Amino acid sequence: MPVITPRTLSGFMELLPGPQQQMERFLQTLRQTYALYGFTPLDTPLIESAEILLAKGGGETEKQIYRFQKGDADLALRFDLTVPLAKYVALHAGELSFPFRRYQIGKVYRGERAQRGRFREFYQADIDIIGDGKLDISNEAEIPAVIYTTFIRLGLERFQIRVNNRKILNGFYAMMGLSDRAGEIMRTVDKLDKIGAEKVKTILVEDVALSGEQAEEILRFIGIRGTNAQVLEALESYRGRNETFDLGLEELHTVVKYLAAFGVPESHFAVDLTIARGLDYYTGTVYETMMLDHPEIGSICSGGRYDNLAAYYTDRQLPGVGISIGVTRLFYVLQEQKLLNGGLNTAPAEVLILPMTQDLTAAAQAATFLRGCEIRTQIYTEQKKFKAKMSYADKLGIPFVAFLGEDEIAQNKISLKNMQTGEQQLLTLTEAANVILEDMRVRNNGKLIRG
RNA sequence: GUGGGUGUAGCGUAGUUGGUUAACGCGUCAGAUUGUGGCUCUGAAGACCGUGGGUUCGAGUCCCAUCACUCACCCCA
Repeated sequence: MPVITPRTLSGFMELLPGPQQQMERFLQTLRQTYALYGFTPLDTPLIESAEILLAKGGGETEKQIYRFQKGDADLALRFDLTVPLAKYVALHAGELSFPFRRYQIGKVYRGERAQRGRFREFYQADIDIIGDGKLDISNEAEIPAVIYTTFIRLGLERFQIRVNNRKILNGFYAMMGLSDRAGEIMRTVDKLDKIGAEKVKTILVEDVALSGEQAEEILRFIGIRGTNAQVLEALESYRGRNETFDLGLEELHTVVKYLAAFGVPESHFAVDLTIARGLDYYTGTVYETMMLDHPEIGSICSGGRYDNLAAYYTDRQLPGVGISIGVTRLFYVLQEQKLLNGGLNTAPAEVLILPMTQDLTAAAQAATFLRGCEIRTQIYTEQKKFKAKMSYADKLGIPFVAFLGEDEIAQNKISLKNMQTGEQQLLTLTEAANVILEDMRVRNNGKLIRG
């Protein structure tokens, strides 16, 4: 009897029923919040032609993408949701209304080595706004506002959305005559928090081949700290030396202004000149969101403004701005830190009917009635000992058990037991439904995340 | 892709300088308790010690290889 050992590939998350319920609740909160801001749901294929997904070509994407042949077709699994969106919008531009606001929650695939909080298959939850020809700057403030509301609704409090602008960075590096090495510099500078200023300087001098003075100038620039107003004020001293920089500074001013109007408190967003991350297609505002108490896990949500993404698929100018929550990473970390609210009901049903008679007609009728009342109901149909039946309800955390034996059937009632209080009453189905519904109302108000 | 670490019941672990029936907790199952779960008590099942080879009278323990997992780097959600 040789059996294949069951296993799940590393970097692929698989949950037990309880946590999966929490995950579903998580995703539901995301969908509801995204919809609240006027985004429409979208789904696109997991597999696309490799040509589409690799249009941009080169770099990490090419190395990490899952690519395979099927017959003559050269196929690949999507690496993110933004590139498929660009294709979608280019393909259907004639049928869409702009600005096109869509949300998409789906799995994406990256063939890299898995690590804590880094998966090979994971959910991203994206929102993007695509304009036709132009896209107003205010959208760049609304996007992080959606994220703010989403996290608050999940129950998360200690997080910060960091905002920067690529034009400011590109303009700054142009001033210094370092445009050609800007990407490399930004990646290095991004490690500031992690490795410290000294090491950043060393890398800039030794690996990027900058002069000590240049490195210091860069560190001085990205070291600008303070309140958002203070940072913006400090940036004023660089104004007038580069057109792109000036444009970026204007944009940043506007974004900061509107963010406040969209209800994001100053405590939850910060202008931060070190962030530049995300894919290299960003051209303006960029975002990154950190959990303040867990900086070690990195960004849980990032995005930004991109102007040319659809250019590979159409001549039409379709600039966009979007952001993506790393759902799997965020969920995994919350679970690990025990921040998920374990008190929430993760049971598959509100009530378990335990038939005591051979014939299941009365049980089936009772279940049908309760389900008609929008009460999730399960019947325990197996011929097991009473104890085993009760223990089933207990283990799954089902809040109510309904006994249905000869006595109850004769009176056209059920014995409803509240598993938490142990209290048991003989009730008609209608009365029982009301008791359960009332209990559901009380229980379902908890937030997914505590603290 | 580069460099470390670890593989012992379903899960988490112990296993002394190599020495005979591989231990413990959780979980599972059964019973105390056949229309009432959690708690407690009693008992049971469950492991060719990742795989292959080597050293040795003798290997879970040492060596080599291999696979898997994992951490860090790279990059990123």
